[in-house]
Amino acid sequence: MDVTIYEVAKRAGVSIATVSRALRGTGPVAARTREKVLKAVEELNFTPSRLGVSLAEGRHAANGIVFPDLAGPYYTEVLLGYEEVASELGRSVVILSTKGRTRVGDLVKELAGRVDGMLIFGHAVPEPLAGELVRLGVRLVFISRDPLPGADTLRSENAASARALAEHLKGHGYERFAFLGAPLTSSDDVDERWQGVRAVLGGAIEAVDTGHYTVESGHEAARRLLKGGSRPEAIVCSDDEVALGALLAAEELGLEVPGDLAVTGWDDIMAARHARPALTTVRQPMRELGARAARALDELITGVRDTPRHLILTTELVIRSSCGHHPQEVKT
Amino acid sequence: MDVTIYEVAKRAGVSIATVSRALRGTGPVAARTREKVLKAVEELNFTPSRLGVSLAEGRHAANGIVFPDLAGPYYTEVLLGYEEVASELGRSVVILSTKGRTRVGDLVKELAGRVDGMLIFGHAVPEPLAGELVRLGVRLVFISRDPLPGADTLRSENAASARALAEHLKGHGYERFAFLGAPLTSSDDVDERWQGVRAVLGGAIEAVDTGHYTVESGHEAARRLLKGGSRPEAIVCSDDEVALGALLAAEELGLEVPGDLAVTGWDDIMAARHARPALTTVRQPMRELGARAARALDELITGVRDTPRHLILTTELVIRSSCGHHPQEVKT
DNA sequence: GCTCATTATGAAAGCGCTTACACAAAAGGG
DNA sequence: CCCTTTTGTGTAAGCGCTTTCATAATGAGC
Repeated sequence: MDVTIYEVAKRAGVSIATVSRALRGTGPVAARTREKVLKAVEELNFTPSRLGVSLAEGRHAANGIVFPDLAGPYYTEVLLGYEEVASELGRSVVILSTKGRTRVGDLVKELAGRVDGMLIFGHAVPEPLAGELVRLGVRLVFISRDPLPGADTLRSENAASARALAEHLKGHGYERFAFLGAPLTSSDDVDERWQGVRAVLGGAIEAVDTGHYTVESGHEAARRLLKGGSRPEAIVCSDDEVALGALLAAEELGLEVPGDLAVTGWDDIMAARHARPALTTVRQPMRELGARAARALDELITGVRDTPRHLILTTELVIRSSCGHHPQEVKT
Repeated sequence: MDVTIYEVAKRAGVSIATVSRALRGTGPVAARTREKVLKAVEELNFTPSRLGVSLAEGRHAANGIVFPDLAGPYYTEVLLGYEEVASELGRSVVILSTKGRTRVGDLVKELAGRVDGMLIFGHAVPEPLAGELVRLGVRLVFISRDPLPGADTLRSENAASARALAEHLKGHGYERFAFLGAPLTSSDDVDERWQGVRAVLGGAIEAVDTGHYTVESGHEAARRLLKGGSRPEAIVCSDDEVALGALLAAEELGLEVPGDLAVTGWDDIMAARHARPALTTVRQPMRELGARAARALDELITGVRDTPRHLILTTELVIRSSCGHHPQEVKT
């Protein structure tokens, strides 16, 4: 893996410039010469050093992606969509998880140094760092984050779906609600969901902080909540994992879902469909978020576009059984 | 992000060699000089170009990882363990998904050109390519693959756990079994599981090909199987996702699990715990597989070790309710 | 005050490639 | 056939860094 263009050139009896031209098809090369070169390449098993190419071309042909954690299907799906498109565009994907890391700033800057641009999940980097990266001129796309001047942002719709979800629950006749979610950082996805349901339910819904977006934290918080005095009739969760935790808590306390308690999630991860009762949730186009991010980044990198763009993808309310009994029960 | 060491040197009034030394702490630099350099670095917001550094150092400080698909928690978890340790060791992680890709060979070789070594999942690359990579001198660690001379392999135990699982099911008194799994490529993980259960159950178990390791394919195959004439009493699945599909099929056909039918999975993914009934399965140390792979690769890259090593991690049988009623039901 | 070992710095040679530029050879055009 | 294009190839200058080697400055020891 360490044969260089010089050895190929020598073996083919040409100059390195000719080898380069023959291989990349830039500039004219006589048919016979090309053959000699290709033969030498074949025999020596030559692959151009990515480092050399990148240094000379002035581009990495790689994209970065920064996520808080990969645990849970949401990030995974986005990552898959991202990698697929990036690969189509001839770019590798370098990942960075910030969960539990110290010196995130250094890690992200180091990453910035080995890619042409990167995708960052809203929660993955602290606020000041985001601004600093923009100032540094890093090509950026943020997912699930408030629009930031100087960078693309991409998110899926929250407020309207949240209102629709709330309306649906109201239609079931519930009157006392709780919203289970992590710290409501101002204006991130979850906050928008909270604002959405509250717009419909008003004082009938109360927010409960779970600390994290995990099954465990949802479980804990729901248990505390359900043991308390005035139990809500319906729990709207910030995301599916928290909702799964809530289901667990309900089962533990002998509560029937949806008989005694309705529960809803958000995202439509795989487990949402397999939980019993199956989880009513809001489907986010996760793969598409990733795919769009990769394309947006490509535009920014190639210079096709240089003004930031802020996109919002639509979501879909998925009614299953966890929110209450319906005339014709929807399965799967 | 494009200020070079030359500009720093000029601003600090020193040579680039001194800047380099000051920054990396290699070689002596007078305290005053160092300060001037650091000040210039600060003012110009200088970050050494990864390309330049790598080219000069002759190493990428990056690891690759090749997986068939990231869908499903198994790969994700391994990836997380891998990334975490790689990051600790100062290496970035470049990912490559081979699912649905043509020219996998080229993609993998391209990846090999930008990393110091890589982790490959058994199924991600076709057989001849694996051998070719070894021959090319790429530093490799394979996960879930038969030992290959010239590369490390890492996997978790299958046969013994499969036998234990089979014994447990036998203890429930079942007599007709089916094994649901993807094409049994000789001697990969799933094949070992199959051999394990068969060693115990002999002719009482029959293998059913699902085509893939997904919920959908498990669903399909289970439906066909359960509709057939002699229904098995217990279905052993190659992995949790297939098992979740089987649960779905059972529900659809009005079969009680575990009353009418026992189902078991493998891996212990998150959804296994949340399925109803909760899935009896075999827990694989997924994160640890990733972490170990990263360390093994580091040894290979730094040259601490140069003989291939083949490791097998132990697994744990997790009894939940999907395999039959137990005296004291185990929840969670 | 002088010598010898340190310590501090700079010049320059890579690392592996791409590409502008120069030049030679071949090919049209009249 | 000679002149102008076109085509084919090589030379060499980067790309941004690390590091060896040579040299200069500083201290220590007597």
